[in-house]
Amino acid sequence: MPSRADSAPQLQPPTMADVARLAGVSAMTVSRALRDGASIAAETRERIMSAVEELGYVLDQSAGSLSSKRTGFVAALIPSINNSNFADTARGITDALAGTGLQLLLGYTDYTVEKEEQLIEAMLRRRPEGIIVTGGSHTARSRRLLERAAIPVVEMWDLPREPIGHVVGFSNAAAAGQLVRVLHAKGYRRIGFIGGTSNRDTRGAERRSGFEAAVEELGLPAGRVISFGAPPISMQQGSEAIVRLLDRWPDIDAAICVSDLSAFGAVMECNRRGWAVPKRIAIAGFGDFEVARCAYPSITTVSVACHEIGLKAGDLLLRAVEATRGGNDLPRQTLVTDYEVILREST
Amino acid sequence: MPSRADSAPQLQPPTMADVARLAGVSAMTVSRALRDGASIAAETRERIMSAVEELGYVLDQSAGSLSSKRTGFVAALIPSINNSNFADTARGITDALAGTGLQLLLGYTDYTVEKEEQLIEAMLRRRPEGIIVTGGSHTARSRRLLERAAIPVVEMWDLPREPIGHVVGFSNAAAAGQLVRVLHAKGYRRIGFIGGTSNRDTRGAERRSGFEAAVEELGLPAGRVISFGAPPISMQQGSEAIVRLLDRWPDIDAAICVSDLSAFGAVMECNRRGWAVPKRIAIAGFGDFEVARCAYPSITTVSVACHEIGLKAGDLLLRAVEATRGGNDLPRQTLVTDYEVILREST
DNA sequence: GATAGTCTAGTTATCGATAACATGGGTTGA
DNA sequence: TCAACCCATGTTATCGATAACTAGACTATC
Repeated sequence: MPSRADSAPQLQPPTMADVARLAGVSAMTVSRALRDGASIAAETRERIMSAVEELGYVLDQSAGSLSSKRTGFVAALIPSINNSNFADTARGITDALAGTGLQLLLGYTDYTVEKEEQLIEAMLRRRPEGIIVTGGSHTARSRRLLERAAIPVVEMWDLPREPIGHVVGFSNAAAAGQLVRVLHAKGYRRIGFIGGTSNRDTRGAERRSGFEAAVEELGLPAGRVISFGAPPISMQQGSEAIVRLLDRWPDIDAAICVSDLSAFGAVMECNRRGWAVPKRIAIAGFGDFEVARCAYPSITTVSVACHEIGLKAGDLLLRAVEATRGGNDLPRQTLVTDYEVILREST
Repeated sequence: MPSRADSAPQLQPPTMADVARLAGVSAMTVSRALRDGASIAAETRERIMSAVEELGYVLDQSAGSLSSKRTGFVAALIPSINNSNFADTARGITDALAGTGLQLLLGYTDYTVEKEEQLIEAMLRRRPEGIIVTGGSHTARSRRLLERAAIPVVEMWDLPREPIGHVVGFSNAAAAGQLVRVLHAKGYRRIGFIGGTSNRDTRGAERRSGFEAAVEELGLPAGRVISFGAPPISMQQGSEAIVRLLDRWPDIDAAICVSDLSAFGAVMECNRRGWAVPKRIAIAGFGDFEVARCAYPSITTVSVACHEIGLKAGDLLLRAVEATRGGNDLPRQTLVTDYEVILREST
């Protein structure tokens, strides 16, 4: 069979063998030249590189990973890309992986464990060397798949009771409780909560239960919770929910929203109706989205270091993957990230 | 050599051969059973499936794609994931690909063609069956790589002068011009523009030039452009820029911002300073972000169907990939997506 | 009842790279 | 001067699946 490069260069993309032939070396030498660290004569490498250039050769990693047993993939599952918190986290993961040669496979669970299970299976077919998942709630099958995959696992954004592997996160319940206590210290006594209608968003549910626990602990009037819309709830839903909240409990003096998005909607609705924020009602959010910082009035929130979570999760996974490659095991780690209540004009 | 399943099931993950052995069939039959469409006796399939279940076997697609020459990957490069417009587009692509078995490889160019070039090369090493890139500006090497890869290419979000392959987008310049004309029709005569300091964000640059062309065409005072911050500019930068704009040209009656984010920042700053919007100054944005819809006052904008762009780009790529698989070529297509000026309270 | 056709399943070769081992020339050091 | 070693490179086997072909059993049709 004639060399592909000789006959029809574009019919079939060139392979390493084509490059080797053109450079007058063996395929193995080409392989070495294209990775760093291997000992190759400078002159040989140059010859190979110009052959690569001439043929427009691009390494085929899927072939390489079959024999090396290193795919260079890591997977990450986040609830949604259309939420700036998780987009920031995804960005953090990407940043942590930059320059390492690892390629991120990103999937969106839509906040459901069923979709997560499907995605885990789909990802595992690509043989990632590690995987990051959001939260600590998974189907039994998901857990089994992850355990059997025998790759490093990082759960992020929560502190699961029974972690699968490593953890990078914080207690959403504690953070929400902290926010309640700060508002209490500022003198607010009748505090409501605005969230979604289901526990699909487990972090949202955690925040709500943290709110409820703190309210009870402080002896404040309990049960002032508006559930409105399927989580994650939108800005628009925040607007509608604040009206319902004040309609139902007119004496409320502060509202905590499950995220800054709904808090922003609530604040804007108050502006529109002439309800002074924070005089008539104080409003706080969660997540420290840019919109909370920039809104007028600016919105009190809990800053949760989304980018940092991603960065740390990515870095931890990277170290775990490298340990695995080296034949070691990285001891299980739990990194608790900071959160901070940021007081702004809205309270 | 003894079957792995017999000795140490967890040391090495099971392969198709292990499943075949346990089910008492050949590996090929297992392969057929795990894909749909193949003719397999129901009883055999069941036997295989329970072997799969027992061993916890997960198909290795990287091995499969080597022999089938179908990786099942498609790549998409967007400027940033931390911009809800592009996040929506990424979501649209994901939606278009859902259920097709294609896995999306996502990369972020940070609005630079150099990073894009690196990413294109990294992606091509994974042998995607198609690729979506944002915009029509690429390095020469990027173009060469894409052309040589001999896979379907979709450029989106712009209408490139010399497309590489398919196109899904709209003219950002025309859309910005349309916005100017609408404001003009509403009686505004001294219109300014707020954007970033460089042309790195090519869509932003296009919008500016569309603004300038329309202003000239309508005979309005020209050159009222504030360039503030590296694109993409933030909400906060919008706040600062509106102050500068009014400081420099106090008679301005309307401002167009390169995106809704900066427009939102501008509106909030005006609220804060007691500058009535739109009485003192009208403000319009671009992109129809949720924040523009929900802000008070709500913000006039150009809606650009981000999700739809992704959906259409994904769908077009999908059809192109399927055509290629079938040995055909999908004729080059250019899908022009709609945009629409949405008048709201801010103008 | 014979021929063709359909189903189901097995065999063999192969995808494109890399691991592991082999080789031969040059260098070092006692 | 010779053994030991290193450096640059080649050879062979292999990773785990699938394509393409093959083959036997059964069914349909006239």
